[in-house]
Amino acid sequence: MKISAGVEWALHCCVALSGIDRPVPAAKMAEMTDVSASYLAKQLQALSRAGLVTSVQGKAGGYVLTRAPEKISVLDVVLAIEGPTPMFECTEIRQRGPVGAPPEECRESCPIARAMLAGEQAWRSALREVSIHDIGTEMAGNISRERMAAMLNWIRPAR
Amino acid sequence: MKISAGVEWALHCCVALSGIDRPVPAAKMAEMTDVSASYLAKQLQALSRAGLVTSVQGKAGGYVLTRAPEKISVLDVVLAIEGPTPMFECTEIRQRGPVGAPPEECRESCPIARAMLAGEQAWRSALREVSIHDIGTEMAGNISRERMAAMLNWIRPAR
DNA sequence: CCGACTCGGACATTTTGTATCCGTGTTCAC
DNA sequence: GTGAACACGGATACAAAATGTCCGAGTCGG
Repeated sequence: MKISAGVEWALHCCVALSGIDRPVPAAKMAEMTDVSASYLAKQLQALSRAGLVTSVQGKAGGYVLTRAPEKISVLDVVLAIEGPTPMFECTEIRQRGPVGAPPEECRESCPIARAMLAGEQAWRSALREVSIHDIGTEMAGNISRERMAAMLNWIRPAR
Repeated sequence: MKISAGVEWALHCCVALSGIDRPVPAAKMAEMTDVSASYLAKQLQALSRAGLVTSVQGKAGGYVLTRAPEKISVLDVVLAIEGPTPMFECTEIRQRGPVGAPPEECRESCPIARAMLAGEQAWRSALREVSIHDIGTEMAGNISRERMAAMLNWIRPAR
């Protein structure tokens, strides 16, 4: 039930990318977030496989968002890192054991699975409502304008 | 992000207990669900520590629910097994690194943490709405009356 | 054409979840 | 009262997954 730490890193990286119009190398983002560069690279690869970012190789390379930050939800990032498999998987316990129900009485899905699925869908809906752009806007509102400019300038790689 | 298998077992056990007015030994529930008896015992201990069930020792002992099944939500069981810690924990990345924000600009909680928290609260609310009694009723509606009676009779220990 | 910088996947390490065992205490039967 | 069987409880191995690290392939800029 615990969410991997990479999700938090990936979200911060996406927010940073949303403010820069040039490729940002993974090493820079690792320094920014102060986490292991090698492991952060793994998470960025996952984002790339999920199609959220694209990688530019070579000397001035790095990562770039593939679409506008308004079009990337928090859920997208979470699923890219954690994988799309649902958190609860029914093993059909009701059909097992000496008093298991026969298949013809199990046409409806198990009520337990239904309840857990409803919970997960509520969770996904809430995360789908928030975009990377929203996060960036809220963050910008909390800090001074000068600091924001300084941050972006530090992140932006020299051309 | 994955939910432990023990949650599903514990939910089935609670539903079974809600239909029996006598202590049910852990071994019986293990046979019913066809899972490892020793490991299921561990989950039942967690339910006991959380105060959802109480254990009766001795020859005709076993486990009994501590309150009416209407008063036990699916969320109660999930938290008892998985632990009460939230699935997302903010590590204040925004304050770290060379361009970290100073504490005085971080009076509001991080927008990323807020979004993840909102998602988890939506999930918890959905699971809180469903009780063990609800699950039992739905299950009874799916199978024939005779099979239900046979199941309860098989589970009920001889006095 | 060369050099330097980038990503990408293959390889260790640590933590968490899974599974099992035997000891301790209690109850029932005689 | 006594004994023995039964049930829970925690301490102990095993396995899988998350975490962390490394070096090689590919690509762009000069």
